[in-house]
Amino acid sequence: MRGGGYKATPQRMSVLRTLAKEQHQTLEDIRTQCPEVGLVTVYRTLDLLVGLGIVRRLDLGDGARYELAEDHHHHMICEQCGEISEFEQCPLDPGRLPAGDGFEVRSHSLEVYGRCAACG
Amino acid sequence: MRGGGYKATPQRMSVLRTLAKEQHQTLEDIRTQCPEVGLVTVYRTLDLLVGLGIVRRLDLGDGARYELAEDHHHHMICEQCGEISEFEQCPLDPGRLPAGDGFEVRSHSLEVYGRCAACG
DNA sequence: CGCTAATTGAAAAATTTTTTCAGTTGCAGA
DNA sequence: TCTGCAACTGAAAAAATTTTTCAATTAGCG
Repeated sequence: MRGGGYKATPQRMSVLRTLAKEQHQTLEDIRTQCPEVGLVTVYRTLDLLVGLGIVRRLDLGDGARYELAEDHHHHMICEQCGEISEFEQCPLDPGRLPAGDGFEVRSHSLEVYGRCAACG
Repeated sequence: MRGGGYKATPQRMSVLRTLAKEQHQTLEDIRTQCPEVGLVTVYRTLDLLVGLGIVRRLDLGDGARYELAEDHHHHMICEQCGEISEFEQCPLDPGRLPAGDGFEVRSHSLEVYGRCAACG
């Protein structure tokens, strides 16, 4: 981060620390955990981090959420109750990823929609 | 749609027709193609369709977009220029989808991030 | 330690989305 | 086909969300 001429301010650290705690958080989630960081700064920090590829913004059907872009993104979303959970195992077959069209794959995000056990 | 006690109004038909034309459109895209439909009605229609599972809302990093939920969703997003393209072949291995936890998979959405040929 | 460009926060502006409500309309039943 | 009414629509207003502005502050290089 400092490499790009950006400063490691307490506010940015605080937002990053919050993002590291939990996945797919809303702006409000982050705000709640960073009460000492101004609203505008949270927006700007997220913009910056998204721009740097450190954070990814996603919409699972209920507004913007943010999470660290480091890991894979495998979400299960219940269409009934809206619950979002995660799973680790990557069901992707690398051999079947698009190729030959010059697109270089860096990472991916997978959302599986359906019904959770509770909503059966 | 009529089954659920909903009316097949011209406005709804217009929005659906627009969604059928192209994938991942923004609200403005839809508005432009449905000038005869009021802004509020577009919002309400999309909400309804999303609620019915006919349409899916997604955020590929630049705000909400909508598309028919019928098909699979395989997007390639260039992290450099933001271009969004699609590919047909599904790289998912059904055998590796999460199971045993009672979650019933209905559909899925996959976003692949990287660099497009032009941005190499 | 001092300098300077980067950063911050508060207020204001712009944008996006939702609510309200009175008038309109699709469509089920007569 | 006609009728009644719940569902629907649009315009305006309200609310929520995001961005811009700008003066004051600060991280970090030298």
